[in-house]
Amino acid sequence: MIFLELSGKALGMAKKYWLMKSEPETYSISHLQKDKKTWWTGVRNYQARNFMMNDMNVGDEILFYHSNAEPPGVAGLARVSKKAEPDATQFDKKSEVFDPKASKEKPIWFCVEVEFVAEFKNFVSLETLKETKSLEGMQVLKKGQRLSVQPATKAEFDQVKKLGS
DNA sequence: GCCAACGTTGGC
DNA sequence: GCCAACGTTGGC
Repeated sequence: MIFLELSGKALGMAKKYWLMKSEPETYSISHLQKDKKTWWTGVRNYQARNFMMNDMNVGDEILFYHSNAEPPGVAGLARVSKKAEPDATQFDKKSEVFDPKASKEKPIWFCVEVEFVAEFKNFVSLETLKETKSLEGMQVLKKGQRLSVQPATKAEFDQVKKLGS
């Protein structure tokens, strides 16, 4: 078992980088700091789900983005702490994101668990992201980009981290 | 499989 | 609150 895990790493499951959006009124970086970790439930978009389900591994690093906020921007850092599992809210009739088409036998929605890493000393606003030349390729800056889970490059992650620290 | 209608996202 | 952009739904 240990050998298999090690070989998984040796086979190059390279760490990946992500940007995840949350509306701070619903769940902010402060909430995550308080909770230490949380299951990223409620995503009901297949592309975003697929990133979580297929591509995210424990240890991947996350830019925690506040959307629909004043101002919008990256508020801090998080990390994937558990691989994707079925999103429990899809089975919960009382949940706003309940999905009648999902069953425990055939779940539709998956989410990863993320853990708090840091709140930025300097909030990196969307405006700042736009003004930073080396970040011009960032997905979140593209017009009409609504995906709540987006891949980022290591260079983008490092740059935003530097701006925020 | 097309596409119009509708709902949602999210910056402004 | 507006509205552009996008995803989903459902009639055909």
